[in-house]
Amino acid sequence: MSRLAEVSPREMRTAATAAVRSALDKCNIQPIRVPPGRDIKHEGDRATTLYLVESGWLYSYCLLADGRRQIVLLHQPGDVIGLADLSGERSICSLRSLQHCVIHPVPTSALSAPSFLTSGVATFLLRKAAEAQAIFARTLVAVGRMDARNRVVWLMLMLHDRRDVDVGISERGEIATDTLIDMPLNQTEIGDLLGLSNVSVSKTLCQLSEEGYIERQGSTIVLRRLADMKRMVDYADLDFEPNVLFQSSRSRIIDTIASSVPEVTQTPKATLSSK
Amino acid sequence: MSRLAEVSPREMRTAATAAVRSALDKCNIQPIRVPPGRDIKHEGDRATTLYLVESGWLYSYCLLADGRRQIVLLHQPGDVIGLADLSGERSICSLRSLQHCVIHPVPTSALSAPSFLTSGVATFLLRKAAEAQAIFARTLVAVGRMDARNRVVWLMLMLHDRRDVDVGISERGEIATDTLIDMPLNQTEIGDLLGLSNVSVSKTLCQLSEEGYIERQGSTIVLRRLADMKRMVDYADLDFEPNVLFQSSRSRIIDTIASSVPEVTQTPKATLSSK
DNA sequence: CGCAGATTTGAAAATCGTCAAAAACCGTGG
DNA sequence: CCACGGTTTTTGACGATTTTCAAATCTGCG
Repeated sequence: MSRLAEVSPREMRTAATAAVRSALDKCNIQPIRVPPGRDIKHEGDRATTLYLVESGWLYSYCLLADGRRQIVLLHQPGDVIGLADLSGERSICSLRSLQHCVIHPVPTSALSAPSFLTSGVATFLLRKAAEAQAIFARTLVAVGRMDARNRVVWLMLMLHDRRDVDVGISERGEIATDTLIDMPLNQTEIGDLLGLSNVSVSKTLCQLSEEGYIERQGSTIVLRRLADMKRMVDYADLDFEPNVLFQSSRSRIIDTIASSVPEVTQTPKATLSSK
Repeated sequence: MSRLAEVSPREMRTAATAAVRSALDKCNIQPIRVPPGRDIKHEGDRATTLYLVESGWLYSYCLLADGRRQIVLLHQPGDVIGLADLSGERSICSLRSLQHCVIHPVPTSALSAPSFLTSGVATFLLRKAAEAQAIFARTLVAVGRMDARNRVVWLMLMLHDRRDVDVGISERGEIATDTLIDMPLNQTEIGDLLGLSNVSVSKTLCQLSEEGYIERQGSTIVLRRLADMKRMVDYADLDFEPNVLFQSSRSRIIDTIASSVPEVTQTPKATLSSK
C-alpha cells in the first residue's frame, strides 16, 4: 500500500498523523466552516496558507480570459490544499467549496518552525504531494487522450478508487456498496473537470445509463459493470492514503449513501431493461 | 521568487543544495549516462528510485491500450523525477530520455535515513513537488480548455519561462536571446504532450510561422511577438527554481543556442515577409 | 546516393462545442 | 398539497475543430 522509503506504511502514517495533529494544536488553529459554492481564495492572491480538509469536497480551478473554466484538482476529506502554491509568491488557482466544508487553515509560516523538519509533517506533506501528482498525471492522460465517453467513465472510476476505503459493507440489498460512488458535481462542473462541455457530459451520462453501465440517483451512482468500465479505460488502481487526520468522514459517507439510495436496492430501475 | 515558509529564498536554496549534495555524496551514487530515446523505467515497474537530472531532457509518459501516448511531464536539468511514485508501490508512468542525459539515481530507501528529516532534503523535495504541481495545473488548463493553436503557443511560453534564467545575454545581432527557446521535441512528441495529433501540431506551427509569431531553426525557436503570445493565452509567469544542483547546464544551453542560430541573426528569413 | 525518420499537405470523417428550447428537478411559500 | 422560480438536465440541429489516412516532400546522415 502506501510507502515512503522503508518505514512501514502504518508506522509512518500514524507517526505523521500524530505529528500533524500536534502541529495543528500548537498553532491553535480554528477550523473554518464554509457553505457550498463559496470561493475561499482566488488565483493571484498571495499564497499564505494551506488548508487541511476535514469534511466536504472542494476544488481548485483556473479561469480563462473568456470565462471558461478548468477544474484542476478535487479536494476531499484528508487532503491538503495549496501545495502547488509553495513554489511561488501567489496562488496559481482559485479554490471553491462544493459542499458544506470544514477546513483547517495552516499558515505556511508554520512550516518554518523547527518542528517542521524534525516531526513527520514534512513526510506527510511529501506523501500528499506525491498523491496529488499521481492524480494529476492520470487526469492529464484522460483529458489529453480520451474521448468524452471514456473521460466520464474514468472520472467515476477515479472517484470509486478514491472514496474512503472502508465504506463498502453491503446491506441486505443486492447492490454491494462497493459499486456505489457519490459524485456531488453538476454536469457543468464535471465538464470543467474533464475538459468537456456540459452538453457532452449530459449525453454521455445518459448513454452510459442506457447501456446499463451505471444507474443514477441524484449524486449517487451505481457502477453496474465496474470490471467492464475498468477495462474500457484501462484503469489501474492507485494507492490513496485514507483520511488519517479526520476519521469522522468515514461515517459521514456511509450516512450519505445509506440515506440516498434505499430505493435502488429495492426496485430494479426501468432504465436498465434493454434499450 | 521562490519561497517556502519564511526562510529567505536564497538561504533555503543554498541550504537545500548543500544538504542534497552531501546526501548524494553519502550514498556514493554514480550518475548514469543515457543516450537519446531510451526508456529508463516503465509504468508498473516497482518504484525504487528517484532521479536527479544533471543534464539533458527527459519525459514521463503513459501509454494507452491502443498505443496512443500522453506525455505527462517534461524533465529538465535540476528536476527530480519520480516524486509521483512515492505514493504507491509501482511507477505510474514510464520515463524516456529526449536527449543525451546524465541523471543521478537516488534509491527511495535513502529517504528513510535520519539525515533526511534533519537536513534540507525534505524541504528541497517538497519545493520540487510544488513546482511540478504548478506545471501540472497549467498543463491541464491548456490541454483541457485551449484549442490547438493556443496550446502550442502556451507550450512555447512555458519553455521560455522555464529555461534557465541566466541565458539571455544578447549578442551583437538583433535578436535578444531572451526570445529564444530550445524545443528539442519532434512534432509527434509535442502532440503527445499537448493532447494533439502530430498533423495538428505541424499545421499550427506553420501557421504561427507564417503569421510572424515565431521563426524556426531546427529545434530552436525565436519568439518574435512574445508579448502578443502571452496575451493570446493569458500567460502568467511561474516561479521556477533555477537548477541549483548542477549549474553546468547553464553554459550548455548557451552553447546550444550559440551554435544553432548564427544564421538567424544575419539573414531575416523569407518566412517572415508577409504571406 | 539512398534510406529512415520527420514534416508538410490535402481531403474526408468523426467528435465535440455552441446555441436554443424544452423538460425535469428542487426547495420555498402560499 | 400545489404553484412558482431558479437551477439543472435533456434534446436536437448545426458548425467548427481536430483526427485520420495517405501521399509527397524534406532532412540528416551513413
